[in-house]
Amino acid sequence: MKTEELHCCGDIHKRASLDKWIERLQSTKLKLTTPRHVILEFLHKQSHPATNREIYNGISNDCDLASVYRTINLFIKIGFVHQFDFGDGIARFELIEPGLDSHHHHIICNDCSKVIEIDHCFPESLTKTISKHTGFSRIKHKLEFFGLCPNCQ
Amino acid sequence: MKTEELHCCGDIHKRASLDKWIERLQSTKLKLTTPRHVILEFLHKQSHPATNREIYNGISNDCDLASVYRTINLFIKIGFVHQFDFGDGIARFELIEPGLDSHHHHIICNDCSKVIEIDHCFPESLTKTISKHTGFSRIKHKLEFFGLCPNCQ
DNA sequence: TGGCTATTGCAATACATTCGCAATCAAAAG
DNA sequence: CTTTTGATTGCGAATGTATTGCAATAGCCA
Repeated sequence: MKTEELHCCGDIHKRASLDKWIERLQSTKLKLTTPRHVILEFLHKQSHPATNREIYNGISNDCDLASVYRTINLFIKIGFVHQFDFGDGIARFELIEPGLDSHHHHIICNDCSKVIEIDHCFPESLTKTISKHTGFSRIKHKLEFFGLCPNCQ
Repeated sequence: MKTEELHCCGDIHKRASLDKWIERLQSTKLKLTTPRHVILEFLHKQSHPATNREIYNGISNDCDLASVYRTINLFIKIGFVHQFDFGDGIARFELIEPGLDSHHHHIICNDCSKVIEIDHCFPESLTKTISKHTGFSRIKHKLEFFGLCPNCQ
């Protein structure tokens, strides 16, 4: 694929940051293929988690749906992408910058499905309490909020 | 169906409590059918959320799988059952006593899938903060923990 | 007991996700 | 630059969960 095709937007910051993901991918033994390139590009443009189908629809001429699934699973394995679950049985994915400050959740409108990012989370002490009570280690959590957005009330 | 068939366990307390669910169902306009009876009975015996398939396997001679799905969806609508999501794409269900004290979450072992109930939750103030920040109302949340259980560490 | 209507069983369907396999392509070697 | 090679893809088929249409059935009430 010609590199110029991927640089159609004028946003220098996004450009630079996308290139970082490309470099990050190339620093592994993995090949930089067209599907991987366009999926990284697509995810990088999103402000909310996207489904495999949405990713596919956004890039359909460049990649098969099965390859979207495979690529996303790969990205999860190498830590590029986080999976979120909005309770409708369809997995959603978001590019996650490595580092602590990327931890976040969402609130989803029960009526119109509007999504807002939530930076708040509960105190770390809760996880420690649960670890003490249950003996579990390496505790992670999945947390999403649901409600009625201002427009739907 | 003969009522005696449903009373095969010697646990008087569970009996009494199951009867409460039966009464609760009969107090609606809904019919007390064999599928609804055996599904209530099955759920009542469980200590963890069960999948539709598990429910079906536990009662297979008394009810079709499609009716398990329909009955569970009905029980959710009338508030008898809560749905939980353990991140594997299979919905799980638990009988929930009406009232505030039933609110709880789970921690699931990433290795052996062992489940433990968690009574702790984050402070109500977090929900209020999010409501203020986002303008959302009637906020609920889904929260589950994941980690390694003592046996799998 | 008989009849009305909700509910069920069964089979077909929808939809998300995965898999097998031959064809293709990125990256490294010559 | 061409060749080589193994990872990766596209395509179609297969899974597995969940839903639905419809004729048959079975609660519940008169």
